[in-house]
Amino acid sequence: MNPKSSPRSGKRAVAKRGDGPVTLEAVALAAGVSPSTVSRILNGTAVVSELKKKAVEDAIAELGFVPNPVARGLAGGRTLSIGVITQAIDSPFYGAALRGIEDELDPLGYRALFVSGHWNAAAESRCVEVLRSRRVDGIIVLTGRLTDQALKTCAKNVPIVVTGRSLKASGLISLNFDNFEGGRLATQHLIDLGHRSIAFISGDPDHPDAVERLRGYRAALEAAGLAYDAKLVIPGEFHEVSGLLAVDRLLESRRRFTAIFAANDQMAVGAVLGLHRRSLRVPEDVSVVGFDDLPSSLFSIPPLSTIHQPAYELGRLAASAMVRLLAGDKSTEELPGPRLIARESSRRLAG
Amino acid sequence: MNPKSSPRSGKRAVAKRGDGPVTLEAVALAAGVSPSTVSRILNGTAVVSELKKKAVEDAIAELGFVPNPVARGLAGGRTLSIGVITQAIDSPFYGAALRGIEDELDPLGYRALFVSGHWNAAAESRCVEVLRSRRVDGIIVLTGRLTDQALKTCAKNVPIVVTGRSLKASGLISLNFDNFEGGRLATQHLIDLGHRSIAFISGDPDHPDAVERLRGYRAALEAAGLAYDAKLVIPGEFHEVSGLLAVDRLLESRRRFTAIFAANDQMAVGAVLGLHRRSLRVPEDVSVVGFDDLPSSLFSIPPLSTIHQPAYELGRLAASAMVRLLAGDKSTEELPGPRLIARESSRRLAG
DNA sequence: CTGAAAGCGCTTACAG
DNA sequence: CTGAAAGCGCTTACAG
Repeated sequence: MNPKSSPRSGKRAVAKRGDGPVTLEAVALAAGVSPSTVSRILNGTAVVSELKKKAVEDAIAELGFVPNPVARGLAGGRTLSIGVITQAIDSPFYGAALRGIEDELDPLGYRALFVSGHWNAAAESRCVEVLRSRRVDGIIVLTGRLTDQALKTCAKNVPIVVTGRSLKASGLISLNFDNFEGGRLATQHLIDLGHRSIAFISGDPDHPDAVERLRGYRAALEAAGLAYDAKLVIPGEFHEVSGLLAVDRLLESRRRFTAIFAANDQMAVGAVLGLHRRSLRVPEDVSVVGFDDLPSSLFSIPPLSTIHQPAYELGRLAASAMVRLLAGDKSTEELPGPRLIARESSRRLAG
Repeated sequence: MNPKSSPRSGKRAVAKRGDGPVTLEAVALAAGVSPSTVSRILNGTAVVSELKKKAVEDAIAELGFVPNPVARGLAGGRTLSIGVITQAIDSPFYGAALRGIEDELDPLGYRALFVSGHWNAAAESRCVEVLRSRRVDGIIVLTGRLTDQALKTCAKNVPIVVTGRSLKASGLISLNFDNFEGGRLATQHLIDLGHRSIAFISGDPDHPDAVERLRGYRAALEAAGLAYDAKLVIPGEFHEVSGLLAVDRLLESRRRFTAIFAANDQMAVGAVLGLHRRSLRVPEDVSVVGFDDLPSSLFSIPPLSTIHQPAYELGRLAASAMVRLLAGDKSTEELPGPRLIARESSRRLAG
C-alpha cells in the first residue's frame, strides 16, 4: 500500500529513520548493547549493569520506542491484553464495570478486549476460544452462564477472574456480591416503612443472582413474621417490560400490595411505568424499590430507592486481581457489600 | 508455568498432538503441501489447484485449525482487529453503536478493540497510538474531538471510518447524521402542537452536534414566524444534571415557556425531574422533547418524545464501511435520517 | 501453480 | 552480567 517503505529492506547501519516505528533492535544499536539486553531491561527479567541500563533507557526515551505488543505476544506469550467476557457490550449495569476495568488496566499498559456472551453458555465458550486465539494474558468473566466446571477447566490454561459466584480453583479468582443480603436489605427497608404486603418481581430463575435476591426477600419476611405469599411473587426477566407486565399481573390477581421490590432497577422502572399507566402513584400509592442502582435510577421519576451494587469497583477489583494473579499473587480485596439507597420511590405506609 | 509443554521443543515428525493449538505448519504437513500454499488458500491470495485446495481444507477441518491472529499480525500486517475509539465505554448512547459494530464484525472474524477517548483530543490521540501499536487493521472513530486535519493525517497510515462529521480524504470514510434536521423536526413537532414559547436546553457549544441541533431549533422557529429569544436558550453539557439545572434557571428567569426541547435525552430526563421537583407536570404543564432515543427513554415517566438516532445502525454501517474500505471499496450506505418519535412527554398546548 | 527462504519484532534458554 | 541464536506462527517476494 505504501510504496515508500519496503518492508523487506535490509537493515541500515543507522537504524533510526522516520519511516516505520522504532524497533527494539534500533534501541539496542543506539545504546550499543544486544537486543537481548534491551529486552531484559524492558521486562525486568534479569539484573543488568546500571551503566547499560542507563544507556538503554536513554535510547528508549530519545527514540520514543514503544514495544510492539503483537511481536511480544508471539515471542513471549504475553500480549498485555486481558479478555473480558461481558454479557452485552451495551449493558447499563455492566457498563460501569467495563469502565472500571479500563481505568484500572490503562495505566498498567494493559488493554481490555471486550466480547459479549449474551447470557449464553455456548456463546461464552466461543468467546473463550476467540480470546485464547488472540493470546490474551487472562480472562475476566463477568458472571455469565459457564458452569463452574467449565471455568475450572479453562483456568488450567489461562488465568481467570470471574464475578458473580464463589469458586475456588487454581489459576482462578472469584469475586462475589452478596445478593442475598441485598435482597434482605431491600425488603427490610420496606418492612421498616410499615409495609406488610410486599410484592416481589423476581429475575430469571436460572440466574443465581435472582435466586439469591429472592432468598433475601423471604428471609426478611420471615424475620419480620410476615407470611410468604407466592401469589405476590411474579417472575420477570430482568428487563423493563417484565416489570410492566408484572404489575399488570399483580393488579389482575386482585391481591393487595402496598409495595414492590423488583430484583433489578430495569424491572423497577418498568413497574413504575406500569403503575403510572394504571394511575397509581409512586410512592403515594405504592412504594417501589429496585436493585443495582443504575446511573439512570437517580433520575427516574421519582428517583428510585434501590440497593447499590458497586459495579465500577467490581470492574476495578476484577482487573487488579487479574494483574496480581498474572504476577502470581492470588490475594484479592473485598468487594463493598450491598447498601440501601433510599430515594423517593419508597415511603412510609400511610394510615 | 506449564511444565508439561516445552515451548522450545523441536518439531516432531507427526506434528499433530493434543498439546498446544494446531499450527499452519501442521496443516501443511497433514495435507502434504508447503506452508506457503496453506497460507495462500487461507488468504485467497493466489490461484491454487483444486486438488491441493481440497486436501488443505480437509486437513483444516480435521485438525480444527484456527489461524493465530497474533502471528498473522506480525507477519502480514493484518490482525483482523478493528480499533474503535468511543468516548466512554459505558455511554448510554454509544452502547448501541458498539453493539452494532460487534454484530457486524463478529461473523467476519474481526474483533473490535474498544478504547475510550473521554471527549478529549489528547486522550483520543493516545488512543490512536495505542491502537496503532496494537496493529489494528483500521480505526473507527465515534465522533470525538480530533480535528479534521488530525484525522486526515491519521488516515494516511491506517484506514479510518469516522462518524459525526462529513469529511473527504483518501483512506477515510465519514458517516454523518443530520442533526440540523433532527433539531428542526423536534422543534416543529412542538410548534405543531401549538407551542409558541419553546425553551431549548443546548449541548456543549464546542460540540458540532450541539450547534447543529440549535441551528435546527432556530430554523424551525423562523419558519413558523416565531421570534428567537436567547433567554429561552440555556446551555447544558449533555448530562442529566444540566437538564435539572437548566429548568431551575428557566424558572428563575420568569420567562414564560410551555415546552422544552433538550438537545439530548439525558438532559430531557433531567429537565423532567427538575419540573417534577417544582411540581410541574409533564406534559400537562410543560411538554418536553429530547434527542437520541436512548433505550431507557421508552420507560421514562412519562415515556419521552424524542428524535430517534439510529445508533445501532450507525455502528453496523461504520463497521461494514470499514470492512469494505479494507477491501479497497469506498462505497457506503446511507445512514437513516432523523425521525420524530412522539410519545407521552409532549402534547397539544391547552387553551 | 508452488516451495524454500527470509522476515515481522520480540523473548528466552543456552553458553559463556 | 550479557550475546548469539533459535524460535513464536504466520506471510510474501523470489525463483522456478
